[in-house]
Amino acid sequence: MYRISIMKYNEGKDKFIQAWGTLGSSWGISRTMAQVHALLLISPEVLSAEEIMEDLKISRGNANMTIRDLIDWGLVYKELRAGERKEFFRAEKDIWKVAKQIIKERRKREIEPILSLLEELKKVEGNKTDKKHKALVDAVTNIESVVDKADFALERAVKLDENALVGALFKLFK
Amino acid sequence: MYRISIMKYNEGKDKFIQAWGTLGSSWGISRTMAQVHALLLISPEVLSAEEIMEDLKISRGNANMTIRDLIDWGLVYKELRAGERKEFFRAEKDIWKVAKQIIKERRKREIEPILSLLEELKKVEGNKTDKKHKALVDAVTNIESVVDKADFALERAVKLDENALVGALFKLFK
DNA sequence: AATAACTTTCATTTTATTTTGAAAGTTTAA
DNA sequence: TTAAACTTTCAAAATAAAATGAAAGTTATT
Repeated sequence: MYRISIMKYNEGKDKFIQAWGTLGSSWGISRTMAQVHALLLISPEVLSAEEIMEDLKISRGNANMTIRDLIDWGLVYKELRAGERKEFFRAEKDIWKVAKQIIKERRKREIEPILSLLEELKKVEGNKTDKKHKALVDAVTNIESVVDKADFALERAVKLDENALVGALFKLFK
Repeated sequence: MYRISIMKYNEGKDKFIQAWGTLGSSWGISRTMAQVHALLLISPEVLSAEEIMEDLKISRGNANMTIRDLIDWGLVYKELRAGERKEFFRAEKDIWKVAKQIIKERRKREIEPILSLLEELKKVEGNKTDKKHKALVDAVTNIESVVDKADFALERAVKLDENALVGALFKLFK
């Protein structure tokens, strides 16, 4: 006899938060940040810091800092309600926008500093006929070229809307 | 009076290893893995585990595991020399290939499991008119569509060579 | 200006990730 | 088959990253 197991809402919710946390932490946003984002993503209504703390069982301090980070990354918005002191939070629900925001932030935080360091490194002093020196300069030059191109592609990609990009990629890859 | 400070080879080498380590750890390969890779990248000659340990001041065990991981990721090759017991290592120096390998591995390790989980989550049981239930299914459906498209793009991108991709992207983005 | 309703900070604790290195394992050669 | 030359393992230690929560800070209300 077969037993068909269908997930209940609560189980689905937990798995979703867990999965989004895992995905997030491997793609550059911290686990808790991604979990808070996940919770907000599946909330039909805005949530207060209090509610987030309770739901995810995290401390006040952690909730506060995480929410602040999410706002910095442009993934969550603060919302005020007339006549209430409390702040409420809402996630950006357009996943393409979320992806673009993350790319944008990581580009700024990670790629830009690397590019300027590489620029420095190309100027390293040394004997042009020394193999080691040449290998260093070659590696740097190479990396810079690839990073530059990737950076260029990402920069443009975030300026396109999803359908335009997908359409273009589809044609591109036949 | 101005002082122009030009980096010496050793300083450049250290900064490069450090930078590659930082970049690596934020893009999915561990810090030490990236540092060993960096060292090999700028080595004109193959290196033994012994030499890597000494140069980076890491333990034998760490060196061994890290090198093994790099080989698993397809970023480093083992090389044997006739008449020598010792193993030597050589990095993949084509950075575009390196990037492709990393994308390929991460796709396999991270995206594939997420896609199958999302597929599961769409089946979550519940009242179709319940707002929460609907929000969960909507979020999952949305994410799946974006992840699917990104996955498609990455899958194809790693099959193209660098020039083809760059050329295509260049046209694409005018 | 005192209180209440919240938000933010940060020293400490907890948890997770990396690294170490001694011991065990393996391979080659005499 | 023994020893030397190497490689691999893994429990324990070190380090790094994230979370806690009480206290301090802020803002609105009476």
